[in-house]
Amino acid sequence: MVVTLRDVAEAAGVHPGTASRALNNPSEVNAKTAARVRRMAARLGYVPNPNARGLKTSRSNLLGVVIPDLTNPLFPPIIRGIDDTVGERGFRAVIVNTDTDLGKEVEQVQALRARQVDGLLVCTAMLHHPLFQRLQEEKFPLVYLVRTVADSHVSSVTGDDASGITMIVDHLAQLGHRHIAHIAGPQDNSAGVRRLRAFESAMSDLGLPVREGMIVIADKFQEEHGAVAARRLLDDDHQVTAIVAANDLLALGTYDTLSDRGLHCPDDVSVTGFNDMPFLDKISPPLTSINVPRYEIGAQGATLLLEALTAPQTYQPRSVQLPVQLVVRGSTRAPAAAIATGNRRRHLPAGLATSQSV
Amino acid sequence: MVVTLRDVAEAAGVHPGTASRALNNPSEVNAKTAARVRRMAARLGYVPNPNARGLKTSRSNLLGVVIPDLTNPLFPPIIRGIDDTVGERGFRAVIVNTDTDLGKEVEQVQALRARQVDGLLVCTAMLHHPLFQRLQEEKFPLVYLVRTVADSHVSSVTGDDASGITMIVDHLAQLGHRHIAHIAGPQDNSAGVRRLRAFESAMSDLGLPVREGMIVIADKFQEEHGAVAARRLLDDDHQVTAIVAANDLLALGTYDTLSDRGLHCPDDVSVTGFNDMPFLDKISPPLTSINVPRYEIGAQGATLLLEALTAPQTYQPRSVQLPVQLVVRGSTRAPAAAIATGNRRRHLPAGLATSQSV
DNA sequence: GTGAAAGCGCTAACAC
DNA sequence: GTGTTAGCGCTTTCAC
Repeated sequence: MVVTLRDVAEAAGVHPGTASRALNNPSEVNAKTAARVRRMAARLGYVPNPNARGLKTSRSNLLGVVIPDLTNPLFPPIIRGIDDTVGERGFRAVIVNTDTDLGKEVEQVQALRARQVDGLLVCTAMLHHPLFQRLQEEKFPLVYLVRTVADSHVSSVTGDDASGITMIVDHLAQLGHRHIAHIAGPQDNSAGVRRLRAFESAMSDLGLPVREGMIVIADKFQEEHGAVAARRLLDDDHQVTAIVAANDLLALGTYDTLSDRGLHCPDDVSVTGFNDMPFLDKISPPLTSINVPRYEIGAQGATLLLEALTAPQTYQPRSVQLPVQLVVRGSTRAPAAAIATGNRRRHLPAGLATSQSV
Repeated sequence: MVVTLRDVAEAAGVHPGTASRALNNPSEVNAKTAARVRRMAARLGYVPNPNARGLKTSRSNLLGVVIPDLTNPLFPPIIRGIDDTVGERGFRAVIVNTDTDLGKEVEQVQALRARQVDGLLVCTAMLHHPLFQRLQEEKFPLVYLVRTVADSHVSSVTGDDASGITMIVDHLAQLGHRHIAHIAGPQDNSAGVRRLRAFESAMSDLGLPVREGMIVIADKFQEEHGAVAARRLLDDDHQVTAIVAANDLLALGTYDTLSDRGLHCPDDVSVTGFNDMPFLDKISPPLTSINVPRYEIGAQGATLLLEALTAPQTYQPRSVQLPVQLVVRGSTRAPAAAIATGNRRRHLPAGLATSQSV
């Protein structure tokens, strides 16, 4: 039904073994025969069967991509970066969603390994992560994306969380904010931790006080949890004039809480996000955020993994932190007090800043 | 290194062939031995090797998913629907992006077939589509999602475009709009065509006039093209009070044009979208749209394809149109004229409705 | 109901 | 440089 290597070999008048070499390691074969075989292969439209090859070589030219949830807008660009990069080199990415469920993760990774994936790109890393730690120990090719693990003997590609937060804090300070709070992400992963640490450093570098209660840790990087954290923050009033959320969804949750309380962003409180999700420029108010080069993270992570696979002798694991960019939009503004001294304060009509839902 | 069927057979004291049957066709095997084999398999953590199985059966348990671009928020939920559905049955989805480039599409589909994918879920269908038409003729298992082809001898799962548009038009008419325009999508695919036809029917059913120029066809389902179309619409003024865009992105483009012209939505013009993308509730004004059950489209499409694969004798191709839902938000309101007769007209301060970028 | 044997398409020693 | 051989892990006739 389909043309096999054997057919090519017959057509070229050689043994299948030779045909295989001609196609894969032409240097081990007489140039003329090699050429003949390749010509025949082309003419017959021969396409190697990856199943058979994989069965023999226990390699599949398949890479597994482990993400929490494809519908989180953070991931599609990363995956495009991966796909475009590996596609050129004959590899294919296979995506699995774990929904941040450890059991599911084990199951999915197992399924990927059953498929003989040659390596894994992991976006679900927690600081301590038994599953992937075990894989690392087995020397299974692995690259962490977006988040990394405590151990540094493995490659990772992330955005530069620290400078991102520093840029944000500097930006707010420059606007005149002094009472800046942080809604931190969960501290079981590198992004949450790094951003929190960077916040503390940046504040201290500027000589700004961070009083007890001005840092609240959200349970998850999700809107609802941002809303909860913001409530806690506002409950013990710290004259907060700006809130640095550890990611965009937490910031959106903060919006919700603000409008519940009749407060307006940015008039009463400035808010910032992190990641620069799509459509942030269209929401109300448009969210100031940190753009992380998601496509690039995918592309570079894929490149690293391919290097690990194709040149294992020379491969050196490394942690890449890609530069990020501050994107100033309408959610940050000088604090009311500062405005009073210089500018005039404009007030939005009530309700307009509200993040409406259906 | 990894536990194989042979190991299981040994542990259970049976022949590998028997073990295979015990696992795949338990009915052909003594209940007790079957149970024993299964117990051993579980204990040893046996995972079948799909490569080997595929080599024998010339099936890969891999399904190809052809989409234009993963970063379009329309697709991730569809893919989750597919993935969750096929994952339970031992299949895996492999995604390829075509960027609506026919050359790329051919290439990618070829690569998928080289990988022995058992079937294809296609989200890039155009009314006339030589590539997939050829596959259909070859009886290659194929299901169209979101869009379908002219030929009806193949399965497809789409949202109910016609009722969606009808609901929108009815909603606007009920608000008092009479001069309703349509920014149609490209007419090379079923979604664009069906929505346009439905618009015409709905208007005519209500006895509302559709004058020349009140329907503009956008070149692509993209924001910029929506903006262009909206400009053309407004250029020859038709006293339009409402614009039905064929999808959400076209509606967002319409927002852009309106604010460029100093017009406000919904005060001056109501705008509607289609698809109900994420975050539509957060933009300003929140966009009235049609929610299409994207996860379900993926899930049902996958189910159909699996049926085609596993029960080809009884499989009947069918076109499924899933019910959609009108989601009313802030972008639709009674027209100024209508309001004047009853309500008071509120005017937003200039610039607030503007879709700001960076 | 179960064992034996063959083979899916390919690659990688190993001979020659 | 090329042919031979064996076998990756599994399924599936065919005997018994």
